[in-house]
Amino acid sequence: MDGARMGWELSTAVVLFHEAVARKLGLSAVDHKALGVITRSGGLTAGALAGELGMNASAVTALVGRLERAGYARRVADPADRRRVLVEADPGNRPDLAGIFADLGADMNAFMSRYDARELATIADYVTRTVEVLRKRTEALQQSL
Amino acid sequence: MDGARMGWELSTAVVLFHEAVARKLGLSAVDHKALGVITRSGGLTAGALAGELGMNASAVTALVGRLERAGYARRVADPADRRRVLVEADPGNRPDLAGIFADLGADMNAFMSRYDARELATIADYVTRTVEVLRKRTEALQQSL
DNA sequence: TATAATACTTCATCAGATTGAATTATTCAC
DNA sequence: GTGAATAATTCAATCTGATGAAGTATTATA
Repeated sequence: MDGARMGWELSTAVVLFHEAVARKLGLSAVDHKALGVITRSGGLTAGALAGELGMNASAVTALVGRLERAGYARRVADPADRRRVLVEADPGNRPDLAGIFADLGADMNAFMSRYDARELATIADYVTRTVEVLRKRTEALQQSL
Repeated sequence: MDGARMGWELSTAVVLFHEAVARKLGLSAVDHKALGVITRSGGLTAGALAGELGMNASAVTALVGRLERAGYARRVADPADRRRVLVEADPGNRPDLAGIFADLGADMNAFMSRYDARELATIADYVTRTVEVLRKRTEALQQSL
């Protein structure tokens, strides 16, 4: 299997998994994606979230409302600028989400534990660089709209 | 960076890239995902596609119509059973799609070419197993709805 | 051959999310 | 301090895609 095909398979598998998780959590794919962005950022303003997702402010207000009502995120007033609202992930009271990733983590560990340190370093390097490339390409696509 | 965190970053990057591509192509994320499934399968019936995507038949009719009109897929009568419609990817007349993946491929090659055979084998093994796990977990999630 | 089952499509309807304009609260610039 | 700019929200209108029932064509069964 060549590299491109491999990447394609991985991408499709990730996307389908992502959507299955969303459905299980009772979220749309967009909302789940937004939750991913929020979690990764460790908290960001509503406006920044709008920028990341490419949607306008009122759509984000609605989106954050849905996530908040479902218990996946919360709004926190920004102490530095009180016009701003910080959106943070709120994983505390959602054992279902934790459960899904515990299952996935167990499966991943089952084969990851068989790699030696050298192999793990190679994998880490590959993943890190792949993420870099994907981010760069994503940004390029967004620019060119 | 631990394995779980790495996987999480990769997943988010893939999903955001996937959506950016969709937007660039003028497709919704769902339609783009469907196109991925169609391409990966190498052609499948409308019914099978409905099964893969978890939507009903009429939704798939509409979806395939959109992809067909946009030039990304085509319907082919199944010679074995003329009730059936085979849906195939139609990449021929869509240079935009090819262009995006050419750019991505170039970036990927830039660092992939620096791995030796042993490292490439490790990476291939990792990706293959990760895809297996993701597919298994996706199916498990779909079952448990 | 008549009947039932399958595969897809069509159509009307519905639910959901997105948009844009107007509104409120806060901060910045002069 | 006043006016302009910024950040988020609310609301009405709209758009998109999904659903379910009915319809058409084809194949399987008896």
